[in-house]
Amino acid sequence: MEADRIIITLPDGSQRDYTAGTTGLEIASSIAPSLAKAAIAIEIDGELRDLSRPVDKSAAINLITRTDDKALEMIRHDAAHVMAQAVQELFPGTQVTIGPVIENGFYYDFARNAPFSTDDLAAIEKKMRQIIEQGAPFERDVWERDQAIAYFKDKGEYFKAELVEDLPESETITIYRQGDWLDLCRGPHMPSTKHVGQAFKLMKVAGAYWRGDSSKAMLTRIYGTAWRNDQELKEYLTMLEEAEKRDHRKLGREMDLFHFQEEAQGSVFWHPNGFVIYNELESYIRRRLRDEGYKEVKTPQLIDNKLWEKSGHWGKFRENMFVVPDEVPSTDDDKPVISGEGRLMAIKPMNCPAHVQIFNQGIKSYRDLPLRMAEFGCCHRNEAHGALHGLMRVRQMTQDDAHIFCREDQILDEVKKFVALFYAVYKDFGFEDISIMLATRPAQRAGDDAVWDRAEKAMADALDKLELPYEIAEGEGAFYGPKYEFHLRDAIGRSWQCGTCQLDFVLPERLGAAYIGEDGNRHTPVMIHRAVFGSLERFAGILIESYAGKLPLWIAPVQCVVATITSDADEYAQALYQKLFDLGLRVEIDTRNEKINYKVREHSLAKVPVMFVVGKREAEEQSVAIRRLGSNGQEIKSADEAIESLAQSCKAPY
RNA sequence: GCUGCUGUAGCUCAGUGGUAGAGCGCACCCUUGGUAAGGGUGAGGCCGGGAGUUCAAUCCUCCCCAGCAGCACCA
Repeated sequence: MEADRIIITLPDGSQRDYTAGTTGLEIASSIAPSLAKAAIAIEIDGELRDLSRPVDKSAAINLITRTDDKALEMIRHDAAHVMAQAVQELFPGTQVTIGPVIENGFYYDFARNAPFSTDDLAAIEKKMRQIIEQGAPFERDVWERDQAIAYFKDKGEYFKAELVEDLPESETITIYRQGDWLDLCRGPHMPSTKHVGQAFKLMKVAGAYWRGDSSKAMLTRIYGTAWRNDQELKEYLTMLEEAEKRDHRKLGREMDLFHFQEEAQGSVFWHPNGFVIYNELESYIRRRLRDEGYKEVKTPQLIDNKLWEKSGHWGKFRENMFVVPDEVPSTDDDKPVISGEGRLMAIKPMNCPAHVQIFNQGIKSYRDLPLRMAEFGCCHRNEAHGALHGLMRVRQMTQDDAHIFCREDQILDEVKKFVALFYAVYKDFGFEDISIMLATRPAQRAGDDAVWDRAEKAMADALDKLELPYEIAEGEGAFYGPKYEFHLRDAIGRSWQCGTCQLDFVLPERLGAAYIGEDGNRHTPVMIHRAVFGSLERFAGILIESYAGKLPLWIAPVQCVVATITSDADEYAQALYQKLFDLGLRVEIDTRNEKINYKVREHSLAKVPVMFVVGKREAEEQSVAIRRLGSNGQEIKSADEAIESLAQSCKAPY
């Protein structure tokens, strides 16, 4: 074969030969003119490239068209470039920084003296539509590093210059032009701005730190969403609207579950309805833990900071701790309330040091291990104001916390047991879509590398043995050990860490925990910090959103409402109510002077799962018309049967 | 904590430089109605807090506080 010929393998396995240097577009045209028109990029041996770039060696290729999933990313990426151009044309002097593709869209961070307002979005969007309409081709250039730096500095684009400076020496510096505008970019891009299409929308503006570092400049970020066609865009926007409706903060108000108020920001006022959910969660997990060999304890809320100094929290976690002086406040108006001379106590932000105190009472033998200590510990953390978010991020929270004290050779077994428990629990709540991160050693850490090697391996092995997929979060582990993070998504697509499992080689040592080994010597146990729900508050929030308020019977705040059609049935309804109540069900009675339509509507909106509707007929026949939330029909049963089957279906899954 | 936006009745929201309005909810009356809104009447507001401008501020300005979105941080 001649040296300048190349063999191109198509996805269907067929092969064609071309002159080396033929562009992707030319290959597409040679296959079919329609393909040349539809293609937006080419994949060469799995690597996405511009259609205009020459192919210089034999390869397997795949021509990407708009219907391809990869097209979506390119549309968004190109949209980000178009947005940056639009912004710079409308607001001269604005510096561009970075603009990546994200889930459902893209953003671009700008540096500008005056921030953008939501009103600017309309103008920017309009400009974008013009740029797209003009359809300038995306053109790729390779620049010399110094040339690029000089160019950007000269243009006053200092952030871009910094980006170029920080690129590794080996990196080819590429520039993409669209008409008169250009940006530093790795590519690839679609053939022209026109390919972005018009199915996009700018969503919001927000601040974001340069390079994600809170000590660096605050930039203005503009978020946008972009799709292949209007239909997809519309579906996405509708999805967002639906998601908003199940926001737990909104449902919490509507269903009278809880509230927050200024005087206790970030701390929940649980109403009777909401506290049912909380209590059901707690007693459910308590039953689980009991059967898994955990022993429950209760430890102090207020502990002298000397202990926190010893545990290391004072050093590492102080900015998140509430401190309380152990001092009688002054009643003298002329003096400050607190002199500051009393010793300092801290409200516990975590339970672990207290659990070690219990472990340390008496002498422990290796025979006592593993020792599993659980506590529904109420912890306070002084979270940054901006971090607070309904039940998901609070300042006072209760964890289903436990610490397992064990030997290093017991880690694998304990971790496996925990993960199995974790999955059993989540299954009971209908959560299947859980993402697991294995967070590995951070740059700043305690313990030597050999210990970390073993710990990380044990944690990876446990997941492998259970055949669970996970991602590695490099360097995200705690300073004292690696950890699993179990994430669930909320209604709006935000991901929240719920369960966790962390190995700790440091705290037991710092607090002097020890056991007598088989060899008669003292050894330091390993500690595993673990929580299934994470915090009861957050888990309740996730549950509410996941079920859109329509909680399973066993957790529903009100399981059944007995509603009358006419006052003739009041007495009968009262008797039904009493029977259900005596069975321990959460039942309410509605004998109000309202029409049944009204009652049905009201209790349906309140998301009561079951209604027992009774009128004159039911009273005479000793029957019940059962109406279930979400179904339009009704089911007639004898009173005894209805009560029995309701009681059955209200049972917790464990 | 940072950037931006918001704060009017229990809830959702109008509104104006001359101290306020709707719908829902709530209370009372009429209505006893068969599975998602029967009718009438009425009570509810220090217009987030403080200062300033003004004859006059819920509205304009500034400062606080809180909420929301994002960032950073995290269960």
